[in-house]
Amino acid sequence: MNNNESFAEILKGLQLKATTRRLAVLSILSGEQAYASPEEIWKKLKRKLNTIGLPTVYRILEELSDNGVITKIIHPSRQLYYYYCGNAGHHHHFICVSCRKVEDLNFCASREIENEVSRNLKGRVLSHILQINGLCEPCSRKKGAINAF
Amino acid sequence: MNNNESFAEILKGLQLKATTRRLAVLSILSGEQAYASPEEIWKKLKRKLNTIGLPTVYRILEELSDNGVITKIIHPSRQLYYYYCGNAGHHHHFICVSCRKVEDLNFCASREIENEVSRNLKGRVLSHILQINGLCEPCSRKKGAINAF
DNA sequence: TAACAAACAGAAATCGTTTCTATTTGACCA
DNA sequence: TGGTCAAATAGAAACGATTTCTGTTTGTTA
Ligand SMILES: [Zn+2]
Ligand SMILES: [Zn+2]
Ligand SMILES: [Zn+2]
Ligand SMILES: [Zn+2]
Repeated sequence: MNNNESFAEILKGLQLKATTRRLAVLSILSGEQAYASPEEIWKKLKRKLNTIGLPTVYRILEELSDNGVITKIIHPSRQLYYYYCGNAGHHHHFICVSCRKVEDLNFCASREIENEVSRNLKGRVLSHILQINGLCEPCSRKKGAINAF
Repeated sequence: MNNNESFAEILKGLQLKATTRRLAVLSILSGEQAYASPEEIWKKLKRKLNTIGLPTVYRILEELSDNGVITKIIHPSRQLYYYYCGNAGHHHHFICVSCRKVEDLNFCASREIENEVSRNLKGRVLSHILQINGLCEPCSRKKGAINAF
C-alpha cells in the first residue's frame, strides 16, 4: 500500500472524500522536514496541480488538523503552521523557532492535569496545549539564530 | 501602598516609564475576572482617559506580556487575549472557552521537559506553552456552552 | 452513466494588528 | 520649579493573513 492509498483510507475513515487536493496536501506535508505555512504549502501544490486555490489549502489544513491527521504549530509569531507527524498516539513537540525542525517529546502531563482540573476545579477539559519552543542542537550553535523569528 | 504605586514600582523595575496609559491598562486588567481582548480593554480605557489609541493598547499589552507582568492567552480562535494574574511564580492556566474564566494550575512539567530536551535532543529551550482549554464548573452544566466560542 | 452532495476556484472582503510620523509626556537634573 | 531629551503616544493609514461568497467542478454511490 503506497502513501496515497493509505492517505485515502484515512480520509475515508473520516468521511472526507479522497480528493486530488486533499491527497496532494498530505503528500506535500508528509514530505516536509519542517513545519510549513499554508502559503508555502500552496506554492508547492501549484507545481503539481493545474489549479489550486489558497482558500482551499486553508480549509484542507484546518480539516486535517481538526481531525488529528496533522498538527497545528502554535508559533510565537501567531502565524499558522502545520506539520505532518507519522508518530501515532498522543504526544507533544519540541519545535525549533529557527530552522522549524519538529521533534517528538515522550512527555505529557495530561493525567495529572485532568486530575487537578476535575478534582479541584470541577471543570471539564476540552483540549490542552503543550509545546516547547527552542533551538535545536545545530541552531543553538549558530550565533544569531534566535533572531531569525 | 495602593495598586497604582505597586504597579509603578513594577514598571520602574522593568525600566519602563510609569505612564498614565500603562497604569490604566494594569488597573483595568487587574480588575477583570476574565481574559480580555485588546479592543475590549481599549473600550474600558476610553471611559477613564481623555484619549487613548488602540495601537497604544496593543503595544502596552505586548510589553507587559513580554516582561511577564501579564499573561497572554492562547485561544483556539487565535485571537489575542490577556489576563492579569496576581499569582507570582511560574505556573500555568486552565481557561474556560465559554465564560473566559482563568484558573491557576499548580502543575508544570518544565523540569522533565528540560531534561528530555537537553539530554536527548541536545537542544535549548526558549519557552514553553502549557494551557488547558475547557469549561469551568458552571459552564460545563450549561447546555450549548461549548458552542459559544 | 446519472444524480447529487461535497469540494473547489477565484475574486473579494474582512478585520485584527502593525506601521508611520508628528506631537506629547515623564524622568531627571540644574 | 523649570528645562531638556528620550521615551511614549495619537491618529491615520496600511497591512496581510485569513475568511467569505457564488458559481462551477468533482467524487461517490447506485
Ligand atoms: Zn510528533
Ligand atoms: Zn498531552
Ligand atoms: Zn495564574
Ligand atoms: Zn511551565
